[in-house]
Amino acid sequence: MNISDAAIECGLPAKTIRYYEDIGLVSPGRLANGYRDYDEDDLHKLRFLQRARGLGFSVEDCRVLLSLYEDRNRASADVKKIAKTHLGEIERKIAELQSLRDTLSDLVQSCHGDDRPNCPIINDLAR
Amino acid sequence: MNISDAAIECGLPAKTIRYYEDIGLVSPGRLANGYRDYDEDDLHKLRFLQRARGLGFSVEDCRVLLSLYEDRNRASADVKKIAKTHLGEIERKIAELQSLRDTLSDLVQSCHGDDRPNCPIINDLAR
DNA sequence: CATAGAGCTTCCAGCAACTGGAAGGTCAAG
DNA sequence: CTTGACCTTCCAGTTGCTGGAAGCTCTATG
Repeated sequence: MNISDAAIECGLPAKTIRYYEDIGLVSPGRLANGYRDYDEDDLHKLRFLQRARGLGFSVEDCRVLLSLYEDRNRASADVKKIAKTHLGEIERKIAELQSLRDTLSDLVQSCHGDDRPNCPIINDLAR
Repeated sequence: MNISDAAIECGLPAKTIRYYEDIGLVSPGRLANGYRDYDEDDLHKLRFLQRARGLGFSVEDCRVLLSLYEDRNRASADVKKIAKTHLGEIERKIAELQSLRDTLSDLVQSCHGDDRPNCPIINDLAR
C-alpha cells in the first residue's frame, strides 16, 4: 500500500508518516521504484501512533509505548506508569489554564469594550 | 540600567529580553560601549510583556497589546476583543484537555499495572 | 599595571512536531 | 506521447525561547 492510501487508513497526513519514518518510528518496505510500501503491520503501528498522539502522548512516549505494544513480555506496570505521568501533566495543565481563564475572564468582564481608552485589561497588565 | 538588572526588575531572563528586542518589542538605548541601557519606559514595557505572556497571550498578541498600551487614543474594544479571543482559545484547550483526562483516567484506572503483559491501555491504543 | 573573572556583545544551533514547498522521478490514462 | 497525479528527497519555517561559542569590556585585586 502506498503512502497516500496508508494516510487515509490511519488518519495521519502523508507528511507526518514520512516524518515518523525519519525519526525511526515506522519504517515500511520499499518497492523497486523507491516508493514506500505499507503492510498491515505498519498500518497497525501508524494507527497506534495516531491514537496515542491523539491522547496527547509525546512522540518520545509514543516510541516507548510502541515498543511495549510490540513486546509480548511487557509489564503492564510500565505502560501504566507512562500513562499516569502523562495524566499528571494534563491535570497540571488544566489547572494552569483554569487559573488563567479565571483571571482573564474577570478582566474581560470588567472591560467596557467601547471606543474609549480606559481599559481594565491594559491597566492590569501595566500594573 | 544594564540587561541583568533589567532582567531582575521585570522577571524575564536576559536571553528573553534580547529576544524581544530582536523581534522588535522593546529596543533600549545603547551606551558608548555597546551595552544595552534600559530606562523606566523600557522596564514598563518589559513588565507589561512579562504579565501578558504570563496570561498566555501569544507574542504577536503582546505586540498588539503593547501598541494599544502605548496608544492614548486606543479603544478598549480593541483590547477586549483580543482578550476574548484568547479566552475562547483557553476554554477550548481546557475542554480538550478535560476530555483527554477523562479518557486517560479511565484507562489508567482499568490497568492493573503489574508485571503481566495484559494492558487495557495498550489494547485501547491498538484497538 | 597586569590579570582574573564577571558581564556584555553577536551569532548560530536546537528544542517539538510537524508543515509547506521546490525540484525532480514515476506511473496510468487518453 | 503527453498530461496530471502520484511519489521521492531535501530545505526552510513555525513558536518562543534557550544554550553555547567566540570575543569584547569592565571591575576588583595583587
